Amino acid sequence: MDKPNIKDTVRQIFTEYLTANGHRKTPERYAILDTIYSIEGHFDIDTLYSLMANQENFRVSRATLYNTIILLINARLVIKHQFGNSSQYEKSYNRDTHHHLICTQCGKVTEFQNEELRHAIEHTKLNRFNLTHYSLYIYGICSKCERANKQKKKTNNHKKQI
Amino acid sequence: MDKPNIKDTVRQIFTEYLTANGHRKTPERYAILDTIYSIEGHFDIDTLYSLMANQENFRVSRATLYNTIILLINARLVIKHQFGNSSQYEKSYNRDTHHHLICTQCGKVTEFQNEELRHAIEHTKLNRFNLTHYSLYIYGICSKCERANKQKKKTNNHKKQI
DNA sequence: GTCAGTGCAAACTTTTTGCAACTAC
DNA sequence: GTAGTTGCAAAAAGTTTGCACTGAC
Repeated sequence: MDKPNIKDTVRQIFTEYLTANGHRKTPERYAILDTIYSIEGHFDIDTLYSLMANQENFRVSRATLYNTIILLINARLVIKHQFGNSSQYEKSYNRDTHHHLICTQCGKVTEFQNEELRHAIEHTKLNRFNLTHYSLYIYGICSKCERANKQKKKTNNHKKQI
Repeated sequence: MDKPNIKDTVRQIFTEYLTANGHRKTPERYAILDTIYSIEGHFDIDTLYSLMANQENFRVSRATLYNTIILLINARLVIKHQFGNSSQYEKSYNRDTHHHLICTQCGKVTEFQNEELRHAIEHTKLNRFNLTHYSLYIYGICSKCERANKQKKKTNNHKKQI
């Protein structure tokens, strides 16, 4: 399940980042990094907090999570997204670039990959702007909701739904 | 400055939407729509609230702004973005599709257009997903910050900045 | 030993909700 | 007349901040 070599690599990258920027190498920071790199897909601060609270050895405060995640973003090890109400994060090292489909009805987020699209975006000529990364969010109706809607329309023709 | 025909058109679209969904056509709703369509670029709820508070004739509550803006999004007259802390909105009728450059340092958001990119995204084949709209956020360092950073590095080599 | 980093709780900001008053229909 | 809307204020949710204590250096 785990890929220990990736965890080691990101620890090393993080160490280099911390050293280069004069930050301390605290056990909390590494515990957070490790936990994040065990999560598949997106997570928010609260989920991360619960995950770490359950580990007996490392309970960290939310304040530390917020602080550390900023460092991880700057170290390019984590990406921040903002769909829905709370900010969502995901690990970014060694992940293939991917895009997001977001259902405007049920809120479900799906990832997909598309090399042509990635290439088109990354090679867009930008005036006076130094691209580091990007997020593409495609909104629409997922197949499940589409089907549900058709069902509803058959029986009931005038109810709204937001 | 204003294009009255656009405001009329969106009022009509909104009216149709309200009728179709059994919502009431309140003066507040039209006042909000009008105000939004006088704003160039992005705005957040607070800005909109202040704008409308200054108009003597139509002061609406924040709750109504939140309610109405959901209707406008559903009516496809407004788009919601989530950069920075608070949600940002913008009118969407009759606007050219555009993409966003976001400076990760100063937070400045710039729009740009690129037909090839638009075409590539809109014509991506999506499995079981019915695209309605999308947002592309490109992150990086704007030229102003880039220059500022170079200046700083010359004098001071070890300060962090988040 | 020092000061960055941590935990905790309080503060703050943004958004949602409950309820009485209002008004579009 | 009645039910959808509004405004207000309270509450909730997410994030930031202040401060005393701790531990990495």
